[in-house]
Amino acid sequence: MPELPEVEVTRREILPVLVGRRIARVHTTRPSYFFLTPPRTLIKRLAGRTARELVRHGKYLQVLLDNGNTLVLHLGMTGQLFAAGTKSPRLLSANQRGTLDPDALAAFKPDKHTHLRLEFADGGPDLMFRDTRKFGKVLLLARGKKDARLEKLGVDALNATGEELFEAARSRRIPIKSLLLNQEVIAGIGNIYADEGLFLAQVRPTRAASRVSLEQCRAIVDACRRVMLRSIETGGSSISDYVRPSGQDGGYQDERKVYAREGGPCPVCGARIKRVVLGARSAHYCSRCQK
DNA sequence: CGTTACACCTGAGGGC
DNA sequence: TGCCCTCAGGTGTAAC
Repeated sequence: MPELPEVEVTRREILPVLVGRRIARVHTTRPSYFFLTPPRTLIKRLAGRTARELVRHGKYLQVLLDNGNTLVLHLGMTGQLFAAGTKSPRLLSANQRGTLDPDALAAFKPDKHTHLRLEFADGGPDLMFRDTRKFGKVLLLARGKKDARLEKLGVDALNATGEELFEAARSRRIPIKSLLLNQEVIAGIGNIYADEGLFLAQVRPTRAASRVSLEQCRAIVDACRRVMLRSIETGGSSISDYVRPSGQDGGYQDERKVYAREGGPCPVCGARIKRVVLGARSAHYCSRCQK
């Protein structure tokens, strides 16, 4: 679910409840592929540590710890970070369909989908990592160790150039949208912002990558950056699951032009928005505006 | 090497 | 109400 803007909003909002606080205890659910590092290792090695920095590259978050280790987090499709006690009616309706009083329900508490919970020495609110589908990831990297997942990542989408996209595009026959989703080329673009960026750049998502010009690559990368910066400003896109760590919905879903608007009017020309399937993902576009 | 098909999970929503 | 199907902001892998 979360793409670069949602991950960046999460980073900014979770920063104050993580950085500078000493971890006292760690709670997890049972081992699963969600845990690239086994729960018992996390419990043992995170206790006593203090987060120094929280950085983002593409859709990955990295918690830099005081002993040089790094806690790597990926939110997958349904991952959410929250401080305990966060007020969020939307979160709680997903959390449990209960008959408790609304005020009790309005404060987030761990449930069966809360796979990682950090308790801090200052006695303040815990940090929760909740993920219903468990496509998210938790990995503890020892100081100086590398991880292939991170090493393979291309340039962050906010710093990417049209030249970089063009270089990767010239030898590929896949649709340009599929290339935008390849995190080894540009990191951070997902299904929403690929569709939105291609719409603004007026390039059809199905176009073969090798048939996209350098000028168009520049327009695409520029459009993706502008869309994502605007999305960050509005708190990201809350379309199905995403809720900001603050408990509020984002705002960008109201500004999107084509994503999940099949059959609706193109905001530029009024033609019906189309949906096609590319590489098992939906792509949305205007067949009149995008060539 | 590039490309595709599928697997990993859970829950919501629509049709019947 | 229940069943069965499809769909979902992602990514890693095996196989062609």
